[in-house]
Amino acid sequence: MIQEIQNNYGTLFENELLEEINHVGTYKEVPEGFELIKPGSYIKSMPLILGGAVKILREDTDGDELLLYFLESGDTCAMTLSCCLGHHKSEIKAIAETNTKLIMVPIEKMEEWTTKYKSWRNFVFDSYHKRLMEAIETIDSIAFLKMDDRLLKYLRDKTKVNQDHIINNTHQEIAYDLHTSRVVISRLLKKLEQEGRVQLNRNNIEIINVSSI
Amino acid sequence: MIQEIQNNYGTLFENELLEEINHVGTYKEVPEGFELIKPGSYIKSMPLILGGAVKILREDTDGDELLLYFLESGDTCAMTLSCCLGHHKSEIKAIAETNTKLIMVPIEKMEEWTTKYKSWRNFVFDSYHKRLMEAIETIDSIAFLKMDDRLLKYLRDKTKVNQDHIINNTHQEIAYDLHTSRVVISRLLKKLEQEGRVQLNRNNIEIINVSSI
DNA sequence: AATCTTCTGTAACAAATGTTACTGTACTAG
DNA sequence: CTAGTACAGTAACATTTGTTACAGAAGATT
Repeated sequence: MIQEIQNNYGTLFENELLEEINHVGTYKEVPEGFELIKPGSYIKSMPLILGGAVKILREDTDGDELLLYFLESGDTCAMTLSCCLGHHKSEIKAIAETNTKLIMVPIEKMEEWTTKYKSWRNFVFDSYHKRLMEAIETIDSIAFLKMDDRLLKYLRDKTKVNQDHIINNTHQEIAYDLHTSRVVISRLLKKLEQEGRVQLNRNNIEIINVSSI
Repeated sequence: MIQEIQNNYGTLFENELLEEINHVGTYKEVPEGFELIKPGSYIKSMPLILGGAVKILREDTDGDELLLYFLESGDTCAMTLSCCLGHHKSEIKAIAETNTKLIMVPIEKMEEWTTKYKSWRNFVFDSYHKRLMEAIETIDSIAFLKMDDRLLKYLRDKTKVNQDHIINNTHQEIAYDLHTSRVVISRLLKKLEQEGRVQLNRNNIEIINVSSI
């Protein structure tokens, strides 16, 4: 048994299911920036995240994109779930945010486990709930917050999933995630620096205090 | 057996489940504007919609609100689902968009049916998928569209769920749903009228052509 | 009819965000 | 070292959206 399965899913699933996951799943390590899911592609296996983080993005027809949310250890991708179960195409893009360890489970097992294991059913329901809540939280941000607060929230989320107070991104990359322009991000970051909340360097941002209020 | 159950869910569920729904559910008719779910409340039964339409709104702490999506016949509320299964509080508000017929099913049955009926499980998964997709579509609108296109989309959705090319709302009501100000809506509607796409009257808007492109 | 309320139209302005253009600086490759 | 490239800072401006204020029309109330 891969130790990470036990660590991340041990309290969630019964041993029998853990063994099955270990048996039928394929262990995989992907580097930061790796594209796990392309929009429009069909999905043949679903990822259970064992370590690292994955960012889920929405892309519109013009190629503009927007960060939806991050997945972390113990999470799975609800879009993948519903794509698997409903045999739809992917509507999102998934990129490894850090080096990420995951185990890929073939979709045939999904329905089987749904019937067989109550803990799996609850996991699937819970994943849907979490993702729906995160999508709604994203809606809150875009609808109710101005760009300065959205940026603060982004920096908070980013430090959390990366577990690092240094954010290694260019202003342009942040602008893509928040679907705005580089100049806007530079402007707002400069303001945050003047307020003593961040320290700006080339290719990275040192977080000092990005709490709200 | 209530005929509407058969009509709306007959192809989805086996007879045994239809009978159970008929037996344990409470039939209910609510008028337009009726508040079905308050944010922050606990939910003790889940609604299956038999006729009419329900609008689902998100409210922020200041009482500002935003339309998430509409539910129609054959739909159920995914938030209710996950609130029931996870015993969380409601995070949304549901208002009858038109006179609406629904059947309320006590939450105890939910888990039971999830184990017992494959068709019910699939219905629940499918509901989650649909709602997640609608939430993401809402994100698309807010993130990628300007207010004029969001208004067009709103008018389209509204004519669809109401099955009527007359929209009986004030500009202020539309402004609430789109989380903007009345003046902005009046301004954009006037522009649409000048383009010959709508006809503005007091308390109602006659839709002539609100297709995009 | 006179009054009051609600709804809409419009102007003038403010604020937030997006765009373009140009700078200098840091790093990279040859 | 030199040239090229990516990144960040900044100004000037355009556009979109939000705000305030007020006027007139439609409808409701007395």
